Amino acid sequence: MVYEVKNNTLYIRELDRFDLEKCATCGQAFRWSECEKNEAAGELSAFTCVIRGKAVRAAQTQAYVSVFPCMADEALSYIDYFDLGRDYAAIEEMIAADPRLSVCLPGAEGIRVFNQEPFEALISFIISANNNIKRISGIVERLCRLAGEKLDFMGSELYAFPSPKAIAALSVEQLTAIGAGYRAPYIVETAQRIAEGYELETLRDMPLDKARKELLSFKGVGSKVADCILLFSLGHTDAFPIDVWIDRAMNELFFDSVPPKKAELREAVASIGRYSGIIQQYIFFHARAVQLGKAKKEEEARGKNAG
DNA sequence: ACCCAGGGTGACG
DNA sequence: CGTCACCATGGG
Repeated sequence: MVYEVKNNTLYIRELDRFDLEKCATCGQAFRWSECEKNEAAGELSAFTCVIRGKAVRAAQTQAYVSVFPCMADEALSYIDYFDLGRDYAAIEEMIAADPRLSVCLPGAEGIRVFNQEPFEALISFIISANNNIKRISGIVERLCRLAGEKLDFMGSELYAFPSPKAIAALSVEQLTAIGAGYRAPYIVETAQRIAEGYELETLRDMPLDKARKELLSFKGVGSKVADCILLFSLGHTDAFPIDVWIDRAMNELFFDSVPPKKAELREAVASIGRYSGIIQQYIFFHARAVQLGKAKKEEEARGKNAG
C-alpha cells in the first residue's frame, strides 16, 4: 500500500484486499451514501460520508482509492479509518484455511472493519436494536439533520454526526418523531452521560470483558450492541457481535444446524482466534448475501410465472 | 393480519 | 444465572 496527497486528494494505490462498496454497504456503518461515479476516471464505486467530522467523497478505481478533500496531515487518519494498515490477506487466508469458514470467503473478499468514532457507534448501534439496516440508516440520517452540524460539500449539504451535548439537549419527543421508537429515551440518557464526561476512549485499552461490562451499564446497550461498539470503533478485533444473522450462520457453519449450548457457542467463537470480530464481518456478509441471492431467485421465479 | 429486522429491559424464577 | 412478554416502526 502506498499513498500520496495531490490536488487536495488522497490517493491510495497498490491496495491488497479492499472493496469500498462492500465495506460501505455491509451494515457496519450507517452514513455512507452512494453518489455519482466519475466513469471517465474509471470509478467503480463512489460514496460520500462524514468521517471524524469531515465531509468527504471516497471512490475506488482498479488502480486506487481516492478521498477528497484531504490535507497532507489528514492522510493517515483516513488510512486508519479504513483499517488499511492491517494485513487482511493473512486474515482471509485464515478464513480460507478453516473448513468451517471457508464458504464465507468467496464474494466477501475485500471486506474491512472501519474504525468509526465511538460516540457515533454507541448511538447508532443503540438504534440498531431489533431494527433493520435500511431503517437504521434513515433514523441516523434524520438524527444528523436534526442535531448535527451542517457541512457544505461540493454544492450539496452533509450533516455531521451530532455531538453528545447536541443529542443530550434533544427531547424524547424529537427522537420519537424521527422514528427512533422506544429507543428514544436510551439515546438521550446515553448522550447525557457522555456529555457529562464519560470517556469512551478509555475502553480502547481495557481487556475485552471489562470494556464490555462498562458498555453494558448504558441503557439500550446489551451484549450484541456492546460488541458492535467495541469492534467497530474501539479496536477490539475479537469482539464478536451475535445478531440473528450470525446466530443462524454459526448454527449452520459450526453445529450442522443443531443449536448449540451457550458455552459451546462461546468456545466456537474463541476458536476463531483474536481476529474473530473481523472474521465475523465476513460471516455476516456471507449470510446476508445468501439471503439476498435467495430473494433475487424468488423474484425471478415470480417474474417467469407472471410472464 | 403476521413476521421480521445487526436486541434490550425488566420481571420473575 | 436463564427465560419471556413487551417494546416502536416500516417493509415484505
